[in-house]
Amino acid sequence: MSSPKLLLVEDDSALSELLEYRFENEGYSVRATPDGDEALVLASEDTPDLVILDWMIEGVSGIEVCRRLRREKSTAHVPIIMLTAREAEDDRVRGLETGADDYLTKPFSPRELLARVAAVLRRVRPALAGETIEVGDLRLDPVAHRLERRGKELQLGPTEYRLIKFFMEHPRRVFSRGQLLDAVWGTGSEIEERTVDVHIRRLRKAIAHEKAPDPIRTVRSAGYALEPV
Amino acid sequence: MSSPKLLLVEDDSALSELLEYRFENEGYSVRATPDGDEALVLASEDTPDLVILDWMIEGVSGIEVCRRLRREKSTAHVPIIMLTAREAEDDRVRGLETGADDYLTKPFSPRELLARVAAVLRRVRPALAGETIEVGDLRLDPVAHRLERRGKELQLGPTEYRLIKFFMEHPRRVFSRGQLLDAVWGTGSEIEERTVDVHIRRLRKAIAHEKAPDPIRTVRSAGYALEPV
DNA sequence: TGCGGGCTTATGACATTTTCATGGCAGTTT
DNA sequence: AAACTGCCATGAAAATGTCATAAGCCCGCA
Repeated sequence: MSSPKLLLVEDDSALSELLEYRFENEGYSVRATPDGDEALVLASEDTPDLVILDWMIEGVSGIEVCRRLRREKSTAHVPIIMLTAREAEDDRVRGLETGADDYLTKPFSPRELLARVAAVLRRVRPALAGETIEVGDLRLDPVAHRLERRGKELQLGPTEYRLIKFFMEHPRRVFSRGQLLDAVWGTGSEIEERTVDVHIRRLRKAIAHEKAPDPIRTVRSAGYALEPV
Repeated sequence: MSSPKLLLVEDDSALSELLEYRFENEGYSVRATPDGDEALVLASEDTPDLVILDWMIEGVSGIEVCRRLRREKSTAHVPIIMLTAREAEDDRVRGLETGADDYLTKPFSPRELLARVAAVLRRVRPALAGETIEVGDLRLDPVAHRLERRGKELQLGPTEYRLIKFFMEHPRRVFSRGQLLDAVWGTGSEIEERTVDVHIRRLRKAIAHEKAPDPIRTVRSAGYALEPV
């Protein structure tokens, strides 16, 4: 499924519930907690696609949560939108320095937050925001769950789909089999690394096109990468 | 044409009349009252599609109206747009927390409110904002509650109708069984996900047409989508 | 330059597991 | 009574994870 996973850290329960409701209505998958420590646990258990973080929360402070998220390898690149009180100019600055991607000052309308979230996701991972991505002659429409090459639709299984989607989100970059397992199969999957080879083969077969070259590059003793065209 | 039902709660009679006039001109069906208690009665008698609520009204306060609307089952999901005075930052916060969907600060132009209303309705119930929807060779008339394919009317049950309507409001898009349950059966319904399959089958059967292909696409391990033609 | 060994990847086959379509059925609602 | 709903059992189809084996690549050495 293509619903982006949000982690909402907000200790005002009324606001939290409202936002949870709104976001789920918009097709996001939301987990919420008022507690900083718990947020860190949740984030490490199942890496969210984006974190919405209230600055003033119980337990660990917002800034500390932010910092720790950045420190953990699995969450280091997860975008963070922080919510601040109007006066706390100071926090805002520190927040951005600490690595928040955007901030919103209370009070804000849910629609405003929705827009920011969509914008950040679009910037960081276009496919999550429902935008089609193109890499070389491949075009992927995440909303329709379709992949086509030179106008012709390709037929692939679920795993191959997730795999090519991941590659298309990070073109040219080489991923080890371990990284691919984490990203595509999910962290902690106990699967033979060699199995990745098999799926790469299946993917290659699925996207093979009469004259077009194979866009998947094998990097010996390192992994695989997707090359444009 | 379908006319969305608005409930306007505003005690400035000049403004109220102006808005009523404008909205009716735009094809909405409007009921207005300056009084909070009466608003609640009206809302429960005939559930509106959207409520426009002034924060500073006589009788029960705006925030209380908002809260009670949310508490009543029949009005719990009706979107609310609230109108606030410029300075009342505080109210705004509480309003959003209480469950308003959007707010507008006085003074505002009627056109601005019209735009917000249209946007909210489009988000919540696309069919309300529109006339008939066409997707491929299917044509749905939400007012008449009818679906036809290639000119021939189709006969379907209530659930199948809601299902195809939802699909037609979002053509091509893949929905997971969970999303379909939320959208068609209502959030929180405790229904077996596999039951969706059954209704998909019934829907397919109902819209089957001699030579026309099946417009419902099964996306393995993801869900279903409606494809034009 | 040519060759062979050692290591890495590609491929085809296969047993298992998932996932889906379908028909039937009993309980409700209209 | 007729229509509708939700769920289960069943069978079929698709997808998945592993192996064994073939093929390819890199490197040192003659």
